Amino acid sequence: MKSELQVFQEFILQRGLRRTLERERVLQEIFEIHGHFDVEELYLKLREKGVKVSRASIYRALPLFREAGLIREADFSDGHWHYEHIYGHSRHSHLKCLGCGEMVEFEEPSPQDLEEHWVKRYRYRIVALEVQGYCPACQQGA
Amino acid sequence: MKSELQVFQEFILQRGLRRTLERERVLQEIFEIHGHFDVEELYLKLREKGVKVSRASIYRALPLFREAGLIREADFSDGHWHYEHIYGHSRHSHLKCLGCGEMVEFEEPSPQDLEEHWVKRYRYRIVALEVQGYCPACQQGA
DNA sequence: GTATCTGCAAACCCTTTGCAATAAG
DNA sequence: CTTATTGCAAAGGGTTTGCAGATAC
Repeated sequence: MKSELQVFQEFILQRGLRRTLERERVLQEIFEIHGHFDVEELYLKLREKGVKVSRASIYRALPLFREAGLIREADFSDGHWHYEHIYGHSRHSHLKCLGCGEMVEFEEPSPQDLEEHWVKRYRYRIVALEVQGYCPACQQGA
Repeated sequence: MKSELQVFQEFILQRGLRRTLERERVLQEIFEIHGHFDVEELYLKLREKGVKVSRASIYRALPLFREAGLIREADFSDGHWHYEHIYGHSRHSHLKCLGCGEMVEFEEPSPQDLEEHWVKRYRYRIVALEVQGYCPACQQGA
């Protein structure tokens, strides 16, 4: 299996863009983080390590990583984007309560039935499921 | 079946809040809109009809409607929230491409298997599925 | 009468963008 | 050499908030 860096460099090449140290460092840092992250966390972690990358460059790099299939936008719960790396990892699923905001994470794969249904019909490669609903407590309320 | 207004008034009562004409008008407008809407659209539609409600009041009302089970946050694709009313409507599902942003909407219900799986295990009332993946075109690229 | 709600406008804050300098190819 | 990329700082733009007046109960 290719490394995330390899995947990215191929993507960059294909787009006629240029390889830069800044983007490599950001990508490397992302794949060292467990779970979700946001831009500020990423920026601070890089600074801690003495890696100098501006926020602007991070903001400009993230869409590229996403388009290359390396990360995804996980959610926008706090008024800003959270991301997670998806390359080389099993699918993530979240169940989010619209009432109280509770979020349950699934490590398990989605039901096979669902998978086949959407893959066959739309030929999508599925990466994550964000399921919205109301948790038991909030159902009593509403 | 209760009307959305009834549901909301009961919710308001239960929370010890107060019934106001502004919130009723906003709710009414939301349920007259087909499909998705955002705050600006809602605000302008209300103004067109001569209903005077400030943006601030709309922003303050939406979380209440969501908690009451009447609307949901549909997506954040354009840098701001889009909503849709969910009370009394069949479930919505979206398939979104992380590469190009394409969004396919499902009117059909989700597979039965999925439904039973999550409902049984977490006792959530499921309202919507946001599925992220890569469309056929973007899979070739990445 | 008291606590909530509204409108207004300013404040917030994450994200984007213009620009000049720098670097990749 | 040419075009992409970076960092900085300013601008942008949706959302939130402080406050004074109005309103629900």
